[in-house]
Amino acid sequence: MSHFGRSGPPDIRDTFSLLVLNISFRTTADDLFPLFDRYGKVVDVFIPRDRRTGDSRGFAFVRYRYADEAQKAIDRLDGRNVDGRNIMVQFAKYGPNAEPIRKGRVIEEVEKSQERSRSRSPRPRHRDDHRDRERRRRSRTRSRERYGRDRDRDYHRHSRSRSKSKSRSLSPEYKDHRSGRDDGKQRSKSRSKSRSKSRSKSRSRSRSRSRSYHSASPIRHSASPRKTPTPCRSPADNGSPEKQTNGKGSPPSCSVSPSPQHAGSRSPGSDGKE
DNA sequence: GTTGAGCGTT
Repeated sequence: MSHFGRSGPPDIRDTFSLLVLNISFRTTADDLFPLFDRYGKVVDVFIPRDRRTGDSRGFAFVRYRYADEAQKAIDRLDGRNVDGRNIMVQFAKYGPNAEPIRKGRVIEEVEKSQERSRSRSPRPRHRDDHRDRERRRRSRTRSRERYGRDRDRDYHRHSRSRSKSKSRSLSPEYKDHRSGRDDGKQRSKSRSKSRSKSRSKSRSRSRSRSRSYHSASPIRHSASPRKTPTPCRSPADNGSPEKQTNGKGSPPSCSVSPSPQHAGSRSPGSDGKE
């Protein structure tokens, strides 16, 4: 999907892609196009979006017809404040059209622009990585999608072992994911049609993280303190465990079997109405 | 309504 509504990239024969980082999540291709088009012939503007939420991922690709124009755009727009954030423009490296850059002399300008960009925006390399962890986890759990950005590296490392485990670990994940998302969609539709999109998104993300955290932590599975008292409870007690827990009072009473005692000791006639 | 390192689409 590109800015021009065509399917896929228009023509990557001799285009030069620029990577535009640090754009606002609200910034769209229509916002970037006039900006970049002033400095040259923009072939396409593409903003990668999250497949689930459909939201912008915070960066964009701008394709120029000529490298010198692209370089000019870098020089002009790098560090420019767009939509409240100063964007960073540099040549794309891992794109489908990164080849003309490697072939041509533009590689020098790439390094130059990167150096300039680095010195101009000395952002710390602190990766706090709540997102990084999420990304790693997502890449692993949703490895069936070709969305993994580590596919170049990971595929060569252990693509086989991963493909085997993915089928098994994917089934419950996928099922839970679908039901969770569907639930969010229904709920947001019930409340309001248009505005709760982001809310359902964040909720979905939160849910997906917690559920994965649950399934992705086998250590907690056995070491969990709350896991110990739970096996005593029956799934039916979830409705009102306080009545029985408070009444009987003792969790150790789980050792005995409540079922036969329930029907045997008690009077079947008088207790039945309770 | 939120997030903020990075490299891409039917």
